[in-house]
Amino acid sequence: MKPDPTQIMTQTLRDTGVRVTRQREALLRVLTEAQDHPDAAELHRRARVIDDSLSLATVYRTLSVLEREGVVLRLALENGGARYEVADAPHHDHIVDLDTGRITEFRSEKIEQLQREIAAEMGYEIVHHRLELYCRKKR
Amino acid sequence: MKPDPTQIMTQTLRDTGVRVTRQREALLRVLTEAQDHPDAAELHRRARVIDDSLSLATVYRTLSVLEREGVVLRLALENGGARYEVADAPHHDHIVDLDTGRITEFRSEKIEQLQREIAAEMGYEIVHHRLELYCRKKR
DNA sequence: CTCAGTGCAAAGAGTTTGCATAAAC
DNA sequence: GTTTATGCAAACTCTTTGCACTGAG
Repeated sequence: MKPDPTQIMTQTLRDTGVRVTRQREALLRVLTEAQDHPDAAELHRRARVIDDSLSLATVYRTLSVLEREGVVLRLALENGGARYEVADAPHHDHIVDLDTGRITEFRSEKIEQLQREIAAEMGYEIVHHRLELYCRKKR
Repeated sequence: MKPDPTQIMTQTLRDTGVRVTRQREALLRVLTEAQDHPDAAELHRRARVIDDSLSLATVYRTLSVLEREGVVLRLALENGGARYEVADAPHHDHIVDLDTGRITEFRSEKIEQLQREIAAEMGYEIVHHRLELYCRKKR
């Protein structure tokens, strides 16, 4: 039986002096179980099933805490609001299917390397980056 | 004496049956003269100098027409609102200086190629993409 | 017990829209 | 003359915030 990722996260939070409330536990559970990339409203909807007192304001506040603590990542895709994912997998970029909205993850070490070279040439160090491919199924 | 890019654009618009108004001419002029990547409010401020009746609503409406016509590109960077640039240069990506906010453009044919390969492997065709490097000056 | 976290409602920022008027073609 | 574009103000979406109260440590 493998360790519950939510357990690990709550411990991480407690270690930094961040309080773990009912609401935060509910959100963490929903986030770790999400196979997609939900926005704040959707996370609110899902977490309400676990804790029906949870407010949207708290969802936003908690998400920004979790982002600061490095537990979640905020995606800012082209249209609409921010979407979130747990930061448990190694870094990856995203392919957005323009027809279905489905998001696929990918990772290219070669591209990462090229990016670093380009930045270095201009005297820069990359702090973070975003690469999104907006695609349509080939036919 | 080289042709005024604004002239070319207005012709492009007229050809598609889009009316070229005082307001749109003012905006096009401001856009072509901009060396940076202004947001809607900034474009409004600058274009007002040429045509002081121009409203912010018209700026937004015009920008979306220009985007649809392929005359401008909308950048959706991480923080804040959309920023715009004229679509006269070949495609390029952006480096954002986290300390100064300055945006530098770059282009890597190798990265473009790798992106296409990755998308193709998953049965996708890239419609468009975004690559942004958020950087700090090395020291 | 204390202070960080919460719900609520109100406020902000950025953007869009309905409607009567203006002006491009 | 038609029909599209404009200005204004109001509406809308997403997100943040002030405040009194609650609950985690």
